[in-house]
Amino acid sequence: MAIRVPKKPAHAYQHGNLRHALIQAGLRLLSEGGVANLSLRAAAQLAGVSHAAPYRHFADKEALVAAIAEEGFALLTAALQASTPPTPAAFAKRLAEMAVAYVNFALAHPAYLRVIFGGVVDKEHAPQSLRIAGETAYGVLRTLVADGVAAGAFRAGDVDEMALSCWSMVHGFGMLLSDRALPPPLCEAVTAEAMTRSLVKHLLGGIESGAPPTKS
Amino acid sequence: MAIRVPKKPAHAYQHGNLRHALIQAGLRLLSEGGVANLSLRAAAQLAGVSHAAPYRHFADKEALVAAIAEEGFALLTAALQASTPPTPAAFAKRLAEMAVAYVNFALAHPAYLRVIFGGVVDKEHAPQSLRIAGETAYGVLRTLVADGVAAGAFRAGDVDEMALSCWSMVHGFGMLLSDRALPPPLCEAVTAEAMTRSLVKHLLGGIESGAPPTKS
DNA sequence: TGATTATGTTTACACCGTACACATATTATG
DNA sequence: CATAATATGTGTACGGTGTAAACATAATCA
Repeated sequence: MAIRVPKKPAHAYQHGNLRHALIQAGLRLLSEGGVANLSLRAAAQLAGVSHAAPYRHFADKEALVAAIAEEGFALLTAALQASTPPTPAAFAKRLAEMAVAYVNFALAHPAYLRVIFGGVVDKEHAPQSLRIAGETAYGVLRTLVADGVAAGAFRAGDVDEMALSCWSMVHGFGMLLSDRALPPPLCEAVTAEAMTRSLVKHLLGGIESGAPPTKS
Repeated sequence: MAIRVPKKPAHAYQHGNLRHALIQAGLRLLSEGGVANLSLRAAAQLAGVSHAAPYRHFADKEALVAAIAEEGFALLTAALQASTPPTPAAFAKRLAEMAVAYVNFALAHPAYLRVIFGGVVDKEHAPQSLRIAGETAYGVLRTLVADGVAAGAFRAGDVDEMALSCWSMVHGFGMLLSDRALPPPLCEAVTAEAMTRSLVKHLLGGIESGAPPTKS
């Protein structure tokens, strides 16, 4: 099949969507050897083209990285969205599940995390699509928090402040985990999921004395 | 002076502590052009030596980066320690001040942050001194939390869980800030310090409905 | 003083990002 | 259909990078 598809701009005419092949190759390099292992030339070789071919699809290396990061954001968004069980549960539980999903994503795809948040791509000068992808991922959490506030499950207040509290905490924990930068008493004392639930519990109930005891 | 100091092992005999000069040069490169701008050869040139000279002091590039990261940890530790005012204040306030100090450090020294937490150095196989430096920085916060728990200011519970909650949140916020990865409604709506205080307030008082209203 | 060690230089190699000129396949246009 | 324009890929080239090996020299030690 597909012998006669000259009208499809999605996969180009010679190689057959080299752009996508380069993103895939970049991902593989990234997963295998970390950020240091990602190079345009190696990606080109994996895709079976010359080392200069990528420049027909990406302005420079950073553009490739940005494309990979964008894909990573999409995956993260999907993971966060899938975390909410079909039967709508209590908001506190939904928040915990979403946090676990974030941390699990960080552990399952450390290469994506590095590319997205590792400072490889200059988010200020990056293509707008990447920024939008990031905002979309954040929007999933923000919506949950906003709904929780509207439903009275979360305290009234600035939604973005609350959402950012949760985002920062889970993001920080995920980064520390994927960097293996956790201080030793926490390294493997418990599973990442259990620790994530503890963190969320502390954020929900507060750590200051006088706050009501956490339920579960 | 210092014509006759053949007994000091701290600064070597030919160049005069090239190791330190290389760290300084690396820092400058890092501050000026980000991680991508840091190279052994450029550092050697800044130090006025040949491009192979660094290998007498660092096994490879990662060793230089690790040394820089270690210095960064020391600076961070000092900043955190200095955040506690000489007159011991309430634990909640001290925690907030420490969080602000962390975020200010992230904003003032983004290059250090990148090197320490940006995945440039493989913390698993890094020299032990780097790990100790990291644990020392974390220990400053942990001590504060432990003291707060002992004094009854913070809720009784696992100290490390609580400390990690705060560390993760502040670390995540600092990383997002220094990456300029904050979602747009938060980008510059308020100052980083004000937002940091809000985050800490949420962690202290909890965001779940039913928690007591935050005091301030 | 002579040997050893610490430190730095030179040379060399493979790899990298990227620019440029060129070739070719597709598409558009007369 | 013929041909021009465009999209895509190749080859070559240049400077920069990490790092290894051989060599040179300065400091220290026996």
